Order: sequence, then structure tokens, then C-alpha cells
Amino acid sequence: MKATINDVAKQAGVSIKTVSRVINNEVSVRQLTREKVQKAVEELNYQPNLAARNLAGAKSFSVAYIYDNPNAYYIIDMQEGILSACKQQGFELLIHPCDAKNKNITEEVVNMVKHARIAGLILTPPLSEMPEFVKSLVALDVKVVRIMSGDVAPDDLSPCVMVNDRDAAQTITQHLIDLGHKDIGFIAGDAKHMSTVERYKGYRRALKESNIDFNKELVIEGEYSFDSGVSGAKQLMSAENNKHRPTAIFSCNDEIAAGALFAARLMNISIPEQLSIVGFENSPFSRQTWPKLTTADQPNNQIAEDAANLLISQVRKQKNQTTISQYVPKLIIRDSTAIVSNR
Amino acid sequence: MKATINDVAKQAGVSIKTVSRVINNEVSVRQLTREKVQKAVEELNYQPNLAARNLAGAKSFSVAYIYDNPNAYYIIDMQEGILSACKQQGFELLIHPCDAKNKNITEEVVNMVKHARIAGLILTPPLSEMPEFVKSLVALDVKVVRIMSGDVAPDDLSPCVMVNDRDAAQTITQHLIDLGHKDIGFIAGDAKHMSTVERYKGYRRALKESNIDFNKELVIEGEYSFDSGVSGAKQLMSAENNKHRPTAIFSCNDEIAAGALFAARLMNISIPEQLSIVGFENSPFSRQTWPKLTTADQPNNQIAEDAANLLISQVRKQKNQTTISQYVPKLIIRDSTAIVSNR
DNA sequence: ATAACAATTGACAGCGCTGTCATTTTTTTA
DNA sequence: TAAAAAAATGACAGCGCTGTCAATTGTTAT
Repeated sequence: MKATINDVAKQAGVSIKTVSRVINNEVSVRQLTREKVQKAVEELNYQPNLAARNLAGAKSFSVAYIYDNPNAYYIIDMQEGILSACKQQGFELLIHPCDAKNKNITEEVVNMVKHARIAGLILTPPLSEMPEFVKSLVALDVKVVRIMSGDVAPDDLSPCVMVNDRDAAQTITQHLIDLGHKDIGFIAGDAKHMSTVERYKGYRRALKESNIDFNKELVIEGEYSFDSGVSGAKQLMSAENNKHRPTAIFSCNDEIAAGALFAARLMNISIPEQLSIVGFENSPFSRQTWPKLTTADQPNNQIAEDAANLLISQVRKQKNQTTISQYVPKLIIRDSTAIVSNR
Repeated sequence: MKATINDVAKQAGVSIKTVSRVINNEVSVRQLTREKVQKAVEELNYQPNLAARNLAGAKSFSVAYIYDNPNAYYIIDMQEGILSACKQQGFELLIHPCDAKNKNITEEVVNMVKHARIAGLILTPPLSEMPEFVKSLVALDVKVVRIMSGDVAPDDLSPCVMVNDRDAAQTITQHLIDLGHKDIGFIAGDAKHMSTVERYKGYRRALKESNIDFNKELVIEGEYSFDSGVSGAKQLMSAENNKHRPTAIFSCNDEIAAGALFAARLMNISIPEQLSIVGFENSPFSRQTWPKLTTADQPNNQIAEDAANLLISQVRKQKNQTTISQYVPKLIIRDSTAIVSNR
């Protein structure tokens, strides 16, 4: 029923080793031989047995996606992106949710890598942004690719796929400025996430370039959650804070923005007439709020696929891929932003 | 570095075959021997190599989760539930998103099962509710566990974990009735999903038991999407439809409910004062709408874990698990429902 | 044309485990 | 107590592939 390498070898009239060479894309195979083998492979619909390859070879054909992130949309996007790269390259994907706060996380992950003979890992924030964790992994010779926030990699521990949140945040803030807003609140995500820091920098830069005075009181520390958006917006829009009441709020992600929307509703502030709100991420529910959120779109699927390909080619040692891809999320204007109202 | 079965055998002073017996929980091993081996296993922190087990044995130690479902929250919940069962039982999990509309889906899945030597599959709606698909898989001797909507399994093709949407829908409708609602709209999800059918049945049953006349015009066919909620609610609440304007809407899931909320907002209908809306699923964003949704909670994580355990014990042939678990989602009252207003 | 080299191919062991079946030990029965 | 039956254990092959290294073939330089 299922063809083995032996069947292919017989069909092609070569040794199994030669077949092995062809399917592994090794160099020293004559063109003619290679074609014969490829023909046999197709005729028999042969697919190499991953377990056997993993067992026999020094290499492995599985990668793992390690995450600690409550955002289901993000994870699914990542996962499916990685999966599609894996499928193309004949790799398996293991999924491993874990807890960044766990002290033994390095041990846990290393254990898993050794146990399951994993070729490499894909890390997303916040795990990708824990230098000690990454360092330990790299020191133990675990191949890693990180997806991180920033324009350039912070170190050369591993190849990185960078998401330029700073430029995107600048663009989105500029959008608010273009609408006439000068008092723009900022509700931060988790301070430990680079994305928060980067988005903050972009926000500051936009203000600066438009010569708008930065007002510290308009910045609220928060975390990436709906509740944080609720309390942040309340704080920004509260009566005591009246003199500094912003006309727009930059929320570090869509969830925070949804929370801000909720708070505005509680306080009878109409959006976008009295207050403009922007989110970040373009997660599906940014289209399901009232009003729909202006936000920045991250091509997570593609980012993930890119990262997976980077990892796989690194594992294959095809080239010493120090290449770094960079993505800049782009502005999506919907209904939560409008021209500033007269006051 | 990594202990093999050989190391354990030496350490315990037995043959590798005996170690194999112990780790596979086979019967004919003397208690004393078993303990010796277990001690060695612990001392060496031995973990069997999955690739080798898969390769050598007739059995396999991987299961796959096949899905076609746009709902990220649902998938993540399922996945993590399955994963935790797998971890406990020493199984690997492969994830395989696919397209239910694809004609070749059976072939695709069978191919994958054979290729990756998968012990069994976990299927969720809509895949679990495609009889031909399931039948083909079972005919090809692929072990399957289905998660489905209903109170009893529709056939005995495979073990099932049933989610009793009907009872839950009845409860949630009853909640509306208890609040004094008599004109209760129903926005259906995809007609092909059993969950839609079951929820509809529960809705009808609740009406009947309270002697409320069923009004066909209050039922809107839809699909599981935000947009469907928007258009459904618009239709129900439109002026032409005035005489039948419902005072409450049963939405087949939270996304539809969010859409209905959106439509209400568009039409200047205040929730819950003028209109009560309920959702279904208790997905995270049912807490992030304004107002927060009254809904029915499904313990997806646990359902998934259950299904995975069922599959694994079936694969192990430990017992002929025809057992069927049943879960009934339970009512969660939040802010989108209120006592019916006078008209 | 022939030696010297390089490119190509194949034989074979073995990755870590399980299945089969033979062997040894223990228990039961006569 | 010995023979028969049952239980426990082990020896060994082999799952499907890759790594190593030797053998073969082709190519270039003399």
C-alpha cells in the first residue's frame, strides 16, 4: 500500500542510498539518475517516512511552535502560517503552549526539544523577547527563529523576523494628527512586550515630527487586555482629568481599543464624534465592534510562514541565513476615527 | 545525555524487552521487576523515543486534530484540551486545518493518516457531521472520535463526545421567557451545522413548554458570522416587520449576537431595555461587547480533553469505549438581557 | 592511451524501539 | 515430588531511513 524507499529504488533501478540522496537534495547525483528517481517517486506516490528519517538521521524533520499568548487569533494565524511552510518542506509541527512566568521554562523546553528530537523552534512574543531564555536555548544548540517587534534584531542569537511596530504606530498616530487631533491619549500594553515599547516610540515620534507637545498625563500604563482598555479610557476621560482630556486615544491593540470603546459607552462619549480611538493588530473583532476600529494590519500568517522557512533553511544549513525580514503593519481606516470636533 | 531503553535495561538489570513491557503497561511482568524498571526509568529520567516507537511498532503514538472552522477561540480551546490529554498519555498531536468543501478531503486526510502514521483523528463540526466523510475514514480503518452536537450519537461509527445544545438552548430561551419575553427572534447559524438544528429545537421546545405560539417570521436563516447577525437583526427589527418585532433575539452564537448588537446600535435600539439579545458559546468577546452578552458556556477545553482520552484509549484498545460523554452548556447571565419592556 | 583525480554510486551498519518466538522461571496439578 | 501448565523474561530480527566508507564510473592531465 505505502511505498517505501526500497520500492522506489527497485523501480528506478538504483540503490536506496541514491534515492535517499535525491529526496534529500544532495549534490552528487547525476542529472539522469536524479530524473529516473524522481519519476519513480512520482509513479509510486512515495513519501518518505518521517519517523524513520528522524530516527536514522542526525537531522530531524520537526519544528515546534512555542507560545505563551492569550490571543487566540494571533496564535491561529501564526500556527497556520507555520504549518503551511512545514507542509511544503515536509516538516512536522509540534505545538507547545507554555507559561513564560514558569521558572523552569528553559528546562521544560530543552527537555521537549531533546525528547521529541526537534530541529528548531519558532518563538513569538513574549517568549521571543526573553533574552535569558533565548540565550539558554541557543547555548544548548537549539535552533531558534524569533518573531519580534522592532526594526533591527537586538542581537545575533538567531535569525529574526521583525515587525516594525514603531513605523506603523507613527503612521497610525499621524492619521490622528491629520484629522486634527493634538491631545492624543496612549493606552499601553504590557510594558514587558517590545511591541508596547515600539508602539510608544512611534507614537512619540509622530507627535514630535508634528511639533505637538508631549503630555505625560495622556499616557496610561496597561496591559494587553480589554479591562485595561476600559480602565485606561476611564482614567483618560475622567472629569478630574478634564483639562487634559484627549480627543483621541491610541490603544496598543484592538482588545484595549474595544475596552476603550466600552468605557466611552459607559461615560456617554460618542465615538468617533467626541473621541477617536485606534487599535492595533486588525484582529477579526476590530471589525465587530461599534464603531468598527481603525487599526493597523499585521500579516501574521505571512510573518509566520516566513519565520518557518527561515528556520527550516537554517536547520538544513542551506545557507547561513542571517537575513532578517521586516514587516510594517499598515493602516486600516474604519469608523472609530474622525476629524477632531470643536471644543 | 539522553537515556535510551538500553541504559534503563542495564541499570535495572533486565532485558530491553522487559523495559519495553513496563513502559507499555503490558501485563506479564512481575511486580518486583516492574518496580525495578520504574526506578531505573526515574533515575535516568528516561523518555521513550517517539520516532522509534512509531517506526518499530504496529501502533503509533500520534493523533491528529482535523478542523475546518473559522472560530479561532474554539480551535485554540480544543487544541489545548487535546494537547493536555496527549501530554499525559505520551502522544503527539498533529494539527491539520482543512477545507470541508474540498471534494478530495477524504483522500487528503487518509493520505496524511497513512503517511504520518497517525493512530487516530479528532473531528469537530462541521467535519464531524459529514457522514460520508466519517464513513469513508472508518471504512479505511482510521480511528476517529467525533465531537458533535446532540444528546445521543447519530450512529455508532465512532465514539462521540456530545454537546447537548438542545437543552442548553432551551434553558437560555427559558431565561428569556422568564423575563417576560414572548416574541423571541431566532437568528440561525449555518443550517448544515447540527448545532444550529439542535439550538433551534431547544428554542422551539422552550416556546412550546411555555405555550407561546411559534411565529415563523421570527426565524431568520443565517450563518455563524457577525454579518449574519447584523442582517438578521436588521430584518427582525425592520419597520415593515413591525407587527412581529421581537422583544428578544436568540442568536445561534456570540458572533451573531455581536452582529445583532451592532445592528441594534445602527437602528438606535437600546439593549437590553428595548431588546434582549442572547448569544451562545461564551467566547471571550462575549465579555467584550456592549453590553456584555448573556450566553451559554461550553467547556470546550474539557470536551476536547475528553475526546482525546477517548481516542487514545480506543487506540490502545484498553477497552471498547463505546461510552459517550455528554456536556450541557450552561447559562451565563450578563447584561444583554432584561425584563421585557411595556409597549 | 594511461595515470591520477574527481564524481557518482552502493553495501552495510545501526538509529531506538517493538513483534515474534524461544527459553527460563514459577506455579499448579497429579 | 515430579510432570504439566502457566507466567515471566530474553534473544533477535527488522521497522524505513541515513551516515560512513568503500567501490565503481567518468573526467582530466600527461
